[in-house]
Amino acid sequence: MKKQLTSRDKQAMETKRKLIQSAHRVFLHNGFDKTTVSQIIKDAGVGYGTAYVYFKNKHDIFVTIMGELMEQFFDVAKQEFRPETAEEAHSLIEKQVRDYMNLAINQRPMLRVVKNAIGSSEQIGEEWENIRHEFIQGITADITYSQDKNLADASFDPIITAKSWYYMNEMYMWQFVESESFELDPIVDQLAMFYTKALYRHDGDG
Amino acid sequence: MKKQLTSRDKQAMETKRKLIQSAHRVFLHNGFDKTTVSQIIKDAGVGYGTAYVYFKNKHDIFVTIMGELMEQFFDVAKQEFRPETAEEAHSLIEKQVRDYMNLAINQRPMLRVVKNAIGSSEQIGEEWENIRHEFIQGITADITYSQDKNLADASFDPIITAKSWYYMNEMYMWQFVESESFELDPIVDQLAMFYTKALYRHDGDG
DNA sequence: AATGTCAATGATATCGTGTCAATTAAATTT
DNA sequence: AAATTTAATTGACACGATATCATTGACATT
Repeated sequence: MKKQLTSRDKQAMETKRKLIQSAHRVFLHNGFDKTTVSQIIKDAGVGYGTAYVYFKNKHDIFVTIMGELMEQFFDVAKQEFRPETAEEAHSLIEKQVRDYMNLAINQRPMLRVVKNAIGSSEQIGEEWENIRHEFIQGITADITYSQDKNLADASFDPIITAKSWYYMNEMYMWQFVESESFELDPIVDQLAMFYTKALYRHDGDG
Repeated sequence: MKKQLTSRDKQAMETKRKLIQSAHRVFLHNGFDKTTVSQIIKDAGVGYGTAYVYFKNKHDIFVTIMGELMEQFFDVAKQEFRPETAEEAHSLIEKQVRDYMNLAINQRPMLRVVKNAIGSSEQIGEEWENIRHEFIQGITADITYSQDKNLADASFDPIITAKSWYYMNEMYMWQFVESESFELDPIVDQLAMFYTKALYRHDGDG
């Protein structure tokens, strides 16, 4: 039972760290498809075979790098949602949409690589599916909560509706990632309005 | 000014036709990534270089094959929308959603290849963007029409709303393409309800 | 019949991947 | 501290795929 880090262990950790750091840099610079293992190991200053000691292949390297990004998305997905009124629900929903979009805008360069990578790799596609699943699950719970409190129309199926809502958000998110020329505020506003107008009860209506 | 098809011209057309037909078969069987030019030319019974006489590369071959599929989507996108009441709007919308999803289900094998290809190729991604654009433009016109007729809430921005609505449809479409285990009817029903409940005026409300 | 044209070809150069036997240095044992 | 074991590192290599291009030969034109 060894707990001590031998200098060999440190060396290995250091090598892996260098690879990850270089991979991050190279992926960001070249995108997923155009990045080669040779570029990464050259940047890291290690031998070609070394990359395959620590990672199964290029996809595996990228999935490792995606981890940090996923954490940030999960944080947004886990936001608490306990409104007492439809108006309160509306503002919480708007906040979550805004947070999601802002995260995407902040992480734009990496998300561009992710977009490129999702189509190219089963494994990376699955990782993204996890983010989706997390959001959809959260939204489903929120809808159920709102229906139980009689804030939302009970004729909506929570899962189907959660997916619909999440999907339109994700697609807009990709739009923000791809182009810098879209204005955030009106879109957040319209998205939240669309959703709450469909789902939530309105006293006066309008 | 030659109009006559020489036997050489016929030969060339025949060769191209064989390549397209074989490419269709091979892509369908192997997916986009796993298909190689060698497989296609072998199936077509022509020499390797011949593929590059008629097409720039593998992507170019695939784009050619996508054409037929795109036609069918454009037909659905161009459906007429002239409702006089909110109820009529609802049923027209439901019909278009159903047609879109049914087309996807009928074209499932090819759409699976398309999905795989979109991520791998700039060019193919752009082709798909054309389909999107066509639908979004049609929906935008429909929303404007409904707002002018005072059937739909005028506070919705037609373009933003059209995108939102199209995006959720497309994402569900991919879900139908990927998995055979989803039921069409409840999803079509819920999607149409979501959309019309948000956008259209309801007398009694529910 | 002679000449020109062009579809067809496959050998070739190039590039990227993943493997593995050999190397080297650290850790452990004697 | 010498010998032995262990494991991190390496780059040459085999493989597979792409795109090109000089050559070929069948067909068209004169």
